[in-house]
Amino acid sequence: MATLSDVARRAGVSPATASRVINGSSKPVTDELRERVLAAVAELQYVPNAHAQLLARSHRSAVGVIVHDVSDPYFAEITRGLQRVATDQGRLLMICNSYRDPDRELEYVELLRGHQVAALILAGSGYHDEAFTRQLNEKLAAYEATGGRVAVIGRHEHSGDAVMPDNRTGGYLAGRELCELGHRAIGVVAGPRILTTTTDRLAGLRQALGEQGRDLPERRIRYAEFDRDGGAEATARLLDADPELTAIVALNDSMAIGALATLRARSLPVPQRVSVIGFDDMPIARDVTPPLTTVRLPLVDMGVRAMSLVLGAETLSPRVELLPAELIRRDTTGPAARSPRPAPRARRADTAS
Amino acid sequence: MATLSDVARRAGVSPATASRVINGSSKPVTDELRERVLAAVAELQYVPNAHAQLLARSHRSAVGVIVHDVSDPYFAEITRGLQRVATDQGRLLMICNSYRDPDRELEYVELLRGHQVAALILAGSGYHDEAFTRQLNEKLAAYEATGGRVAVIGRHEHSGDAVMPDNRTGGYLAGRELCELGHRAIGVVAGPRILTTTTDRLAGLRQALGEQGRDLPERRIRYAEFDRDGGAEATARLLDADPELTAIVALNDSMAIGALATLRARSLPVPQRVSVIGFDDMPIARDVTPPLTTVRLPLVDMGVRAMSLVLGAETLSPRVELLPAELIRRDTTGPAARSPRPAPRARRADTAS
DNA sequence: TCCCTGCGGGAAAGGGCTTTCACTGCGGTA
DNA sequence: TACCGCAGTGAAAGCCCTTTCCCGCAGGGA
Repeated sequence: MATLSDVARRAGVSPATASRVINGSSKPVTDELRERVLAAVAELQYVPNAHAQLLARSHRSAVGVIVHDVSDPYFAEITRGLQRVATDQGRLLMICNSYRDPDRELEYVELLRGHQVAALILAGSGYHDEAFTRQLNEKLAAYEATGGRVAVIGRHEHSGDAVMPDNRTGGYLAGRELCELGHRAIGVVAGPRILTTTTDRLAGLRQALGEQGRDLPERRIRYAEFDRDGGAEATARLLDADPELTAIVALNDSMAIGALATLRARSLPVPQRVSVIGFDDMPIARDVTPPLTTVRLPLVDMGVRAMSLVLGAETLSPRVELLPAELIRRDTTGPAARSPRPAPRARRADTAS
Repeated sequence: MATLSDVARRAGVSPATASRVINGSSKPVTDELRERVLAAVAELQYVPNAHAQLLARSHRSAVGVIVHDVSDPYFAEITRGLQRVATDQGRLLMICNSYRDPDRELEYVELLRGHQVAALILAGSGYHDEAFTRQLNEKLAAYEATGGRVAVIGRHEHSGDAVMPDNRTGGYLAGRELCELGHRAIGVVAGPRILTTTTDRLAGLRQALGEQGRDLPERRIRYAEFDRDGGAEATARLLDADPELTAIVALNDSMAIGALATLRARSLPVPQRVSVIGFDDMPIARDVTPPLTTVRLPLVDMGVRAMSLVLGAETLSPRVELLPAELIRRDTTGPAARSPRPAPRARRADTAS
């Protein structure tokens, strides 16, 4: 690889001058030298060594991002928001996938710190895991102590800046909607129980049912991976245990799509026999059949705000922005098929008639 | 940020010794010193400056990847394959989105070269653009001249190692299937015509029709963005121009989903009235309704192979791996509603009866 | 004419790390 | 006893840039 000295030598100037030309320094350089340098750069196909540059200027510019998985639409949307602001400010993003592995998250914090990022953004649910949370906070604190900025999206652990989708209210909206449609036998297809996102959404759901004087028994909840296959499998288990279910809440849209697949496989019409409601409103939600009723989160906006927090002026007190959830009614929800209000024996009578 | 010298000072050793302990060098260090160093590292929360390290060891390790858009499932799958091999070998991946902007692709080649990546992988269709192709090849050649390895996925331009999905045969399979089902009026929802992927797939389709003694007139093709909305819009234009269409080939699955949306909006039942066939077989294809008939490409495998090529031993002659396309029959295709073989007037008689 | 100013350019000092090389003791061989 | 070799450590030379500092020189004011 050609180096700056190579360029300088070829152009017959000092490395200092070559550097000034290449970086458009404010120091003036005569046109003649400038051209000689530029010519040398072109001939040698010179590209500055980024590491040497970053070492020489102690200018931290890049921003580190840790998400669970960029190819998951939830994070793809958030990342789009992050990217937008970063690009506007000429910042490079380093994106890392933790695949929901806490240890990998810890490793990536170190890695990004080592890469001298100006800021760090952690997106995605936190974990119910004391030890991990403490460790993570220590690392983040150490990073912040050296002037790094940190913001989290959708997780509580961190004591600094945060962008929080209102998961609880989202869960509440889903629950209330189903209650108003007359559903009693509601099953929940949930993500891993170790994730705070799962428990937050469940809490909202519980609250909605509670207001109707009902509870959400554990047997009506199945925990699985937060993806399509997890949703399909959890729905199957739910249905096996309780075939009378008239509604299913999936704690994210991927799982909802899995639920829809299982229902289709079992020939249970949606929404006539079973209603389904998702969470997140990812783009594909409009395109499944029937189009998915879901709780919308302003994903792109979450990314925009987190990046703005982290690149904006530092404030004394940490800022927490709570972004609202919104129910999007589409076609996977409808009135409960038949009210299971009458006690089970009554229903048996029904069936007999 | 604490530096290595800080650690060394605190541990009462030289930076050299500290470095040896931290990197597990082969040079032996007494246990006592080792422990002192480790303790200092922990106390100072020391993380090595990655740029300084990369500068000091001339060891190139990271691999650069340029894709059109990681959040597009097509590239998400390929990336998964790339990632798998890279992780196995302890390599870091730097992933850049070009968003199908040739200039940005050029820039990223430079950027990644500047970051001293050991290899470069370009995934995604090439462009019908002589000037760009030449420029890109120059840059890649310059990079290879300094010991860099390059592989491309799904593009012809580059003269070196390549992994090529068999787009042409894929198009052929789609065309033949539709012919065998008796379709005559076939419309094509195509990606941007500047992309070689678009023209390759079209060429295969043409060949299949050609074998039936038919051609594919331009008026039966609509070019649009390679995404859901592009597909929806192109389908609408196609249908407006030619309401008699009995089949639509979408040149990727995202566009097919858009096509399905438009057909649903117009109450044209799939596949009874119109058959639809997609391309790529991305995961969501099974979950739309009806499940999408499509041409499968081994996306993950493409990633695996490209990364293996680039990290494996260098060979004299460039290797090109052609990966097969396969037709996956699902439920969006069926026999043509009524054979348009009889001339239009005959059909009008039909309708009258 | 002399001095000061300011412009254009180069020398050199880092930036944080790895690694070679040289040095000090030590046990072991002739 | 004299010497060789080696384990364990530190000094210092890079890696490739950026940027400060300084120098020479030409032009303008006194």
